[in-house]
Parts: sequence; structure tokens; C-alpha cells
Amino acid sequence: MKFNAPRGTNDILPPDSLKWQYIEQKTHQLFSNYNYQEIRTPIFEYTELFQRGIGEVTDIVEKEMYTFTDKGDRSITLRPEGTASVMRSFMENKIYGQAQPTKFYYLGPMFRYERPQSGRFRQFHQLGVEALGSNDPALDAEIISLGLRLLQDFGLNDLTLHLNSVGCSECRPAYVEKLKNYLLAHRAELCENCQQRIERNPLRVLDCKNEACQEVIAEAPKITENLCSDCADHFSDVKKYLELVEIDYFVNPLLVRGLDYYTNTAFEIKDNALGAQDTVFGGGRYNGLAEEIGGRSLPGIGFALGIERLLLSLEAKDIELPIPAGVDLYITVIGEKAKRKAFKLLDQLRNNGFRTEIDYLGRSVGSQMKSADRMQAEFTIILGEDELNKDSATIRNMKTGTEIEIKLSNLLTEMKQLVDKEDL
RNA sequence: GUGGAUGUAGCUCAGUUGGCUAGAGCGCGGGAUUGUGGCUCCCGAGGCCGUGGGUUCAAGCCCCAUCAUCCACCCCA
Repeated sequence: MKFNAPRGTNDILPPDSLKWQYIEQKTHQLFSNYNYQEIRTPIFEYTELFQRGIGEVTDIVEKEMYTFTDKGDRSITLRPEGTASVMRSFMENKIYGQAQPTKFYYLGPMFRYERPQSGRFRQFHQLGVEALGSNDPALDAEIISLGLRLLQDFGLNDLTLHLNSVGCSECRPAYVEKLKNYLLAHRAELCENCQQRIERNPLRVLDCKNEACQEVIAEAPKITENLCSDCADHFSDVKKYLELVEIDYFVNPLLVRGLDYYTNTAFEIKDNALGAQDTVFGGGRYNGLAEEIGGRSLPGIGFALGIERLLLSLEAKDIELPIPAGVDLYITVIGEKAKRKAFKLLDQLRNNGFRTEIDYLGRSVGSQMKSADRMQAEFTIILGEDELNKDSATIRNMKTGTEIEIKLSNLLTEMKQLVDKEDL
């Protein structure tokens, strides 16, 4: 084998591609109900957008970006996430001039240079939503509910929603300081990694998996108890709205999101059947992002859902998506003369909405029937010398094995009656 | 970037202490059924044993390197 797909990339082949189509189609449908509209931004942007938008000290920017210089000597980066681009587009196209809030969704590939493992790839796919221009806690609840509803539509309903508030520029710095002091006091008890994190990013210590660290963390000051009154009110309103629509949540004060721009609400949906990469989707509010990349202040909230992880989650629970299998009709041909007739018939049947297939390898009748069987054809239309002489075709019901002979002139109308087609 | 495991037919995998033309099941093609799928039986096609070097009379097997895949760490979708 001469070539491989680049590391961390995957070909999406049938029948998997049908699952993807199903997911995409459901997404368009549901998001439309919530009145979110699709936005399609470029797959690459100027590197600086992500540096500013995601944050210089995040792992994504520090070591995971696919960055290159183009022929015009510009630094370009394949998008590692969707939010920064959406915000850029919102500002660039002056969408703030329209009635707010603006509710966008997107769907497509993202790129991060990482070692692949279960549920993690270099090219992966996210679908996400962004609601810009409102700080209403009801909108936070809508976003969360939308994500959960989508998962429910795919048959996933026993996942855990982790919810937290990470405060704002008013209250978070004071909390971080408080946390840092606490951690410094317990420095010796922490793992090596966390000792370094105290200075660099103390919030990170909170989700360390090390047992010793967990013990220290259990007694650490909690962000939820250190919110300013605005943030505390916002958080409690989000919870009330979630309760109104009967969404169960688990307040997890240790939930900190990896990207710098988050404020207030933070959430993740985890599936513990997935192994290490168990976050199916995550998101939160990012009231600080707009100023970071473009100027005017603008509240926003959104989530991103990993499609590969969604598929893993479905697989872990043995959920089969209702993807159409096989064909309606298979035309079995005997002889060259019949083949010509059959080819014309094939065209007519397809034009009339029947999924129809024919043999292109000149195989025996037995093999053609076998193919029909493999393709789960409902009926096989058999055309041979006998039928041609009578201007008719033999129709075989592949489930029952019964056969009838009908005139070619009546074939289309007869087949319409025979085939149970919902979309015809 | 670090660590561990694994690379043999399209797929899942056997292959003994190194020893003849490298095997099975499934799948694929043909036939038994001169024009009929599923069950059964027979036959067949299909392998640079991941790649490159080394040891040896002899390497799928041992050694080194390399690439890839999987899993985990870091972090995240």
C-alpha cells in the first residue's frame, strides 16, 4: 500500500457516511425549530484570530494548531474550533446592526495537531451553535436544552449534564487568587503537574485526576461560593429555567473549560461509557470574547458537539440510527437483448422514485439473485427471453418468494402499488 | 511531546523450540440447480507476512531502525 490518509484523519465510508447524513439532516431540522440559522465560515483563518480569540496560553494555541504560511507570506491556521470564526464573521459583517439576538449554527471539520486516540482525531467534526447579543439566562437554558434534545433525537437520554458558573471579570480574578493561595498552602501534597499549574493556570488543578490532588481539591474554595451577586443571580436563573423544562443537571464546581473566553455558565455532557475522551459536547457563555477579537462588547453563548464522539456514544449503547439499507428493486437480466430493455426500464423506474439496481458484471442469474438479496431488494424484476416474447416481466417478492407476471406497459403503476414507499 | 500494545488474504485471526509450495473462518467469484437469493455441499481467485537493514545454511518467527494503527498521559469535541 503506497499511501495512507494522514495521521489522525479518517475516510468516512458507507454505510457510515449514511449515519453522518442522518445526523446532519436531523441537526438542520431541529435547529431550525429553535430558529437557529446556518453559518458557513472558512475552514482556515488568519492565525491571529485564534491566538486572540482562544487565548495565547491555551493548549490549542500553544501546541495544537495546524499553522502554515501561504504564498503571500500570511500566517494561516486551519480552524481548531468554530466560535472565534463565528464571532469574527458577526463583527466583520456588522450583524450587530440587525435585531438581536443572532442565533447561528455550524457543522463541519475542525483541526488540531494532537496524538490520535479513542474519540480524538486531527481532523474531527463539530456541530455547534452560537447565540450572540443577549445575556438572558433563559438563552443559556435554551442552548443546553437544544443540545440535549439533539442527543435525545438520536436515542441518547441517560447522559449527565455537568453545570457550573466560572464567574466574570469581576469575581473570577478574586476567586483565582483565593484558590491559588489555598493551593500554595498545600503545594507539597499536589502532583508535579499541578504544582506547575498553580502559577500558570490554577483552575486546571481542579480537574486533575490524581488521587492526592483530588483530596486537596475537595477542600478547596469553590467558585460557586465566590461569585459576585450578578453572576450568582445569573447562575441561579439558568438553573431555574432548566428546571422549568425538566432538565436534570449536576452542579460541578470543578468543571472548568479549556478555553479562556468563557464566562458565567459552563457545561459539559459526559458519557462515562466512552473512556478517556468522554465529553460528547461542551460549551458555555463567552461574554469576553467579542472585545478580545473585535472591539465592541457583546455577550454570547454556545456549545460544540463532537460528531465522532456522538457516534462512539451511540455505538457504546448499541443504538442503530435508522439509515435506509439497500434498494427497492433489482432487475435481473438474462441475455443481451433483455439487458437493453432492462436498461431502459431501469431509467424509468429511477425517474419514478424507485431505488433500483442492475448487474454490471454479466453474472449468472443465481449471482444476480444473490446480489438482489444482499442489497435487500424488496422485489426483483426478472427479464429474460420468455418475458420479452410476451412483453412482460416476472416480479419476485424477495421476502415471500412468490412471483407474478405483469405486462411491461403496466409495470410502473403495478410497482407503485407493490412497493411501500413513504416518500413517493 | 511522553508511555504501552499491535501490524500475516477484503475482514477477524491461527502460524509450535527459526526448517518444504504460508493456513482457517467469514466475505468475494463459479458450480451442484441448461433462467431464480436465503440453507447445504464442491471448486476457485486473492498474500513484497507494514517497510528497510541485520543475525543465520535457513526468518512470518530472533535483533535494530522506521512507518502506521490502537490505547493512555497532557488537553479537549
